[in-house]
Amino acid sequence: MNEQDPLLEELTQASREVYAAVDLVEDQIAKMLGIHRSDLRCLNILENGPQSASEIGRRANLTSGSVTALVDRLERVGLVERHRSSTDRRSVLVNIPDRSYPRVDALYSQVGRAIKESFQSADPAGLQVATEVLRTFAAACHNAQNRIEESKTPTDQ
Amino acid sequence: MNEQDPLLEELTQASREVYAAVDLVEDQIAKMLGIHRSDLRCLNILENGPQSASEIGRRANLTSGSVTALVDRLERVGLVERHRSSTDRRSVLVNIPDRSYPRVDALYSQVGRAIKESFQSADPAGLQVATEVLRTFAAACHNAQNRIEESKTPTDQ
DNA sequence: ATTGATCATAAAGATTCTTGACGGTCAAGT
DNA sequence: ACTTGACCGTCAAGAATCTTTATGATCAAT
Repeated sequence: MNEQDPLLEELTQASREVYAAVDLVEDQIAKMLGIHRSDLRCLNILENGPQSASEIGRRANLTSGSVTALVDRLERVGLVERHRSSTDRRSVLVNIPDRSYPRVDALYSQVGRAIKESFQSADPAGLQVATEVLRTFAAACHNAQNRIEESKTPTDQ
Repeated sequence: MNEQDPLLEELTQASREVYAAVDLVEDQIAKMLGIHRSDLRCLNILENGPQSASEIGRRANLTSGSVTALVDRLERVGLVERHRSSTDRRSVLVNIPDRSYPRVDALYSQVGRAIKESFQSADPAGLQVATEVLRTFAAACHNAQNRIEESKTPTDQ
């Protein structure tokens, strides 16, 4: 497993650095917002549009009980709203009201600014390449996540 | 704030996707190892060599009490070792013993494999570019983290 | 109308994190 | 040598989150 292309090894090493760095930044952002890590994850999910509580749980890897408490917290600080679904009266749709977006974006913009600065020396072509690399990387993460989910040899001690 | 270069906006958008994806993968990996998220963060930190408990706390954003409990957990499952420092008898050095590395690497290798697959179509030059992009990205995250740390306008509600 | 599944919620128990207090150790100054 | 102040790691108590389990409401299918 270590007789690999050294360039690929460099790449995986770099990806490890990304994991660690992202982990810490997200932690910091959550603290800035005064919310929990899972809450921030939920907000990230809701950026793609309103979601039902059960869907949030599926995507965030949380049980239904946790989601209820989580939405309670976010609702309490006014970051999200709860609405009953019109098509399924069991379901609850959670969304980020327009007035809350500035609060969320303000934090990510801090990181966004650092990103822009780091890449500002790149020419347009370089920016497009970087964007594509990051998208490919994110897709690979999702890929790996699904694979791990399936293999499910829990703990495996 | 939205009158930006559209290419830069694309980049920040892609980075948001990376945050979300990494967050979920790390969560999954931690669950696979049967450890907590913070424990995995600690392991990531210890990959750079043995660290004192206080240093772990600083880097992981944890209080000293949390670090004690955290190292207890990791030690209990045999992933790390505690040794007293020879230069400062107050200090405790924590390290990953050689025999534990396979356990940690095995999990990241799952992700690593997905990464390699996603980028395997790239030529050598492309791989180097991707590696550099990821490293720049990680650096930008650290950068942003430090900046947020300083600005410290907590919660800011 | 009935059955079984799904949805969101609530309560109880387990686990983690923070806070504050403690004893041991170090370094600097007297 | 001794004292002072700071740092280090640990411990115990309290707050907060997550999971599990149980419950009522709603849906879809028979």
